[in-house]
Amino acid sequence: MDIHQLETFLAVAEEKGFSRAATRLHRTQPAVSQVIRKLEGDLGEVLFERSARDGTLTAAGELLCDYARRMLKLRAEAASAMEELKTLDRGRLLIAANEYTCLYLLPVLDRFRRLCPQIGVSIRRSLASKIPDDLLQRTVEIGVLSFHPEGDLFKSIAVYTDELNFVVNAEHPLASEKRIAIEDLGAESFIAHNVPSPLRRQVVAAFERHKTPLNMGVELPSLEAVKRFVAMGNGVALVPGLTVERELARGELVRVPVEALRFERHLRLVHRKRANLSHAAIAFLKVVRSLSLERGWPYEFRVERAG
Amino acid sequence: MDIHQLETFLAVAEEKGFSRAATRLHRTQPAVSQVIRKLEGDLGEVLFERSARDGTLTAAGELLCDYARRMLKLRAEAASAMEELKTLDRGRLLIAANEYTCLYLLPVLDRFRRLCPQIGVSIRRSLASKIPDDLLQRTVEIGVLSFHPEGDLFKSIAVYTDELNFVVNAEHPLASEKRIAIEDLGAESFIAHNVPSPLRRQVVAAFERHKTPLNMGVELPSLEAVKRFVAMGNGVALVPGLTVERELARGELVRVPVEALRFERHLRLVHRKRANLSHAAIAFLKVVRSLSLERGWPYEFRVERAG
DNA sequence: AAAAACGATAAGTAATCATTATACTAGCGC
DNA sequence: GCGCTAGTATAATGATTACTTATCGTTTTT
Repeated sequence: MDIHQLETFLAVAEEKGFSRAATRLHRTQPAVSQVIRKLEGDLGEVLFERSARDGTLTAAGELLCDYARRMLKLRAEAASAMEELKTLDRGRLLIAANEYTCLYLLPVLDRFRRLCPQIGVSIRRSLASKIPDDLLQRTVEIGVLSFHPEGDLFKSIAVYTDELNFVVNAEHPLASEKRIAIEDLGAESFIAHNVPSPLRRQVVAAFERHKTPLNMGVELPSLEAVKRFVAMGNGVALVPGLTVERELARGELVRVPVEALRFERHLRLVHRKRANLSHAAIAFLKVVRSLSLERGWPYEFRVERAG
Repeated sequence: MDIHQLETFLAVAEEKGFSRAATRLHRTQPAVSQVIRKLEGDLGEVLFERSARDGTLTAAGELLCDYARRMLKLRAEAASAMEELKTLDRGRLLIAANEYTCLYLLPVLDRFRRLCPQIGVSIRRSLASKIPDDLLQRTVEIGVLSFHPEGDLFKSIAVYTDELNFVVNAEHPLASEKRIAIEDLGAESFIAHNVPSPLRRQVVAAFERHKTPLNMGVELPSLEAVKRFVAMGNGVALVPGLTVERELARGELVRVPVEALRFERHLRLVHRKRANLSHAAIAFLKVVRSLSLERGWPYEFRVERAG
């Protein structure tokens, strides 16, 4: 019992005749006869009343008719569901980002949702160091990272450049300085995000290079906590620009330029190199591209290597 | 997208591998590869992650998997439904009978229901003269008639012999007679069933033959009404034995033999000659046969001709 | 680095399906 | 009853499709 047989069967039942069914199916009448004969043979049931040549169904035929209709409907549904994937009327996009990089995603997501409202998106929070694994395990299609992962299993695009900001509370003595040197920071108590990252290592190295002690006052598990703690007047912090835009604008935090602590981070969208990206993911990457071009953000394939 | 492709597709998804799927389907691995390739081509979507050779599905694959499962389940359901027709675990039997002949059906039905409780039965009430048409229009499979219909489109079996009973109320003067002649009935008022039938014509002819006036007192539209009216002490009636068994047993009516009014009716089960009888109908006819043999009722094919 | 596992591809063969031609059957008009 | 028409069945042939064997390319394993 295959779909082709059922399709033929239904055509005969609906057209009430083998010949008419053949016309509808763009086949010859003997072709229809043979299909029905085979179907009847397979099922061991006569499906049409042959004496009355009016395509009348037997009891078995009536019963099968019902199932045949449902199966063909289901097939049509399946086909249209597959079509919807292409037309972006269905689908789900899984992206991995960490606390900070997901901020970059917000404007992209904003536009993507407007363009593809039927595509569900879920941003999965993941430590940067775990994201390559997530990609390989296919739990997500795209990851946001500040580096290109090791190995040649990945492809990445630089999409944003973020600068690290040295911030203090508005009442802090350093707040009024126009520009300070790293050596002036030896006495300050640093509030740090206690997540290992390439950037953190770079910062530590910069202090060592300038032979300045780095006074790690408090380590907190979220950037939000770091920001709030500094805003309360406790110590100083180095935080990604993306995370403090609002606080700087409102004056809750003040940015003070420190030449030796100017670090840029290049956010990258990463995916498996040989992945079959879903239509949704492709559409998403398109949105990223157009947004980057519009706003003058970077859009470069693999300008930096792993590490 | 046909069932065979979906079956193969599901096997790969479930076995997590083309080779294992091939084993399960008793095919070679290239056969599976080709089916999947064709399916992917038809749909315009890649269904499996080819880089990881572990049979992982793509988003499109996941979506299709769902539909594939439902379609295969539906096919299995359809197949088992068809099977149930054969095993009499499903089906419906439509029989046409009139007010009187359906009484014959009761004991048959009683046994049939016990043997095939899953088969729904519906006895459609129809005038005897309309039953051949019902059969030809396939609104019923089997009809109960007291004659073999005209034309050679039908096949029938005599299954029961019923005798016409001359009945009166217990208080009626004739009730005490052991045996009377038709000539004694000229004065009696007859209560008749006003439905034309071969039998009715025979009765009228019998009276004419014996030159006895037939005094048609009241004509009523149902046998039940005739019986009750006679039981109330109004006139006399000729009714089929089947319909008055209870009343005779209870003494509400009394049967008086009249030699010239001894008519037998042969009840027949009729169906279209070239009909594909349903398994249910065949089972029913089998029950009829065994019951007839057990009880010594007739069981003969076409002993009488049309008329 | 070699071997093993797995899937893709190509070519040949087997099976299936559709077509043409023709025969059968029922209904209809004469 | 006879032949006609409409509708379906059957048979033979050709076209497609599906399966198999053989082989190759990758990736993973040892």
